Amino acid sequence: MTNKGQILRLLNYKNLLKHLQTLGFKKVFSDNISDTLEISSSLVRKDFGNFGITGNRKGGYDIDSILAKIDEILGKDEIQKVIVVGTGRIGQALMNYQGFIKEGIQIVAGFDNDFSKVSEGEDIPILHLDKLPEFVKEKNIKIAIMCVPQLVAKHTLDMLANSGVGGVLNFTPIKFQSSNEVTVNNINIVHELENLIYIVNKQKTT
Amino acid sequence: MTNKGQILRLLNYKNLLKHLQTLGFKKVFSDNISDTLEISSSLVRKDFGNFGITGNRKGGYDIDSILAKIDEILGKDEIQKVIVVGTGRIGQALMNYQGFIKEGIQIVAGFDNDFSKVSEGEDIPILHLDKLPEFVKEKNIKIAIMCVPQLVAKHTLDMLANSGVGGVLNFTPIKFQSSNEVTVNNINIVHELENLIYIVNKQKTT
DNA sequence: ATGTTAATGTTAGTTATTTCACATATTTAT
DNA sequence: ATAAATATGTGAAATAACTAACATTAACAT
Repeated sequence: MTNKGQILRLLNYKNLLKHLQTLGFKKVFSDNISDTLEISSSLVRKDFGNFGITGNRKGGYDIDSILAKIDEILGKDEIQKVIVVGTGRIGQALMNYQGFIKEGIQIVAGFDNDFSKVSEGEDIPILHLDKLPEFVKEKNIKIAIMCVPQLVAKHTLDMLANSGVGGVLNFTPIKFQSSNEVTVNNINIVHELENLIYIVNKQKTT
Repeated sequence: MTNKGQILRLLNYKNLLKHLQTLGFKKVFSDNISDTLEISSSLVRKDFGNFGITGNRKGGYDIDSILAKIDEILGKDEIQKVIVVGTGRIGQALMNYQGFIKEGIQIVAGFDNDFSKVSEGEDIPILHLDKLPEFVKEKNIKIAIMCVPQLVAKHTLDMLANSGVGGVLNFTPIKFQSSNEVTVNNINIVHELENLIYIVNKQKTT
């Protein structure tokens, strides 16, 4: 029933609705949403229907209710603790990214193989990779962001899976498949850029 | 004919085939590819067919030929110059990311609104945002990576479009639509993480 | 040479996703 | 109270994306 891009679409609804909320709107129509997000209004209604978000036959949807429902769907009752594995430039950037916390995501630690990067006293400590399994088990970490060098990616992923992590956001150029133990979502920045370049070059030619 | 995810898939083929190449393989079968990438072999063959990659009825595909063809499709004849707009942590991480250059992508400059970040002498200079339009026109920049704060995202995108940039990889939390002037591909890291969290939590419940 | 095998290339079929279209319900106006 | 207007909710239709199946052809063995 719930399909692949649906949660990402839900998150887009959420962003838009929060924006509308700050502008003082109380109600919204599926048409409003479809216009700004460039999808059909029936898809909006279908998504809402699928998630049990219900409106009034006239009068549209109540923004507060939708937002509450979306947070409920996403399970936003408790703060999600996330670790960052690999504290190179990208890893560190993500560790300090300010956009997570207001969505209830807290980066609780970074991990690195390089002892010179370790700094346990910090606000968000960087610990040595050896301590990862223990940390994950103790703090019951379910989600990790992986930004390690390509060469150690496989090994790191195995380590994460064995430690009990259930989901990995993989920024490594290697594309990993999800397994029974661990769900992997891959973000390949180089590929995204190459894809964009392809599209732009193609338009130029046409 | 060529559908949305096809180029990204092509890039995955490329990665895999380069790997096989380093292992000494000369030939590959659609089955080999489908196994590792977990798609059907007929999709591999269909993709290849769509892109004019042709094999032998027995004997499979010649790896060198596929790779050459893929590079040809992607237009990898000349180095793509890319700028990074917004040199916060993520912007700087991307400016220094080592994975681009071997794919023929060169980050030629960063831009920032903050004068204290400007450093023109560096290997990859950071210039003030005011100089962006001129720079883009002079160096014929077509692609930009946008990592500015949310508040100035819209304005920055307009500036890029007006300067002649044709494609923007947007790391801002605001989702922009592509227009006639500029193609925007959005990467929302927070959403990706929230999506992953949703999947993992759901599995736990099931 | 001829048959057998094994992989491609391609058409038909399937599944997934999105949109259309309209009956239904709810508000507003008269 | 009744009618008109309007937005939801939903099943059917359309589109897109992927897979299965197989006829075709090239290599190899006999």
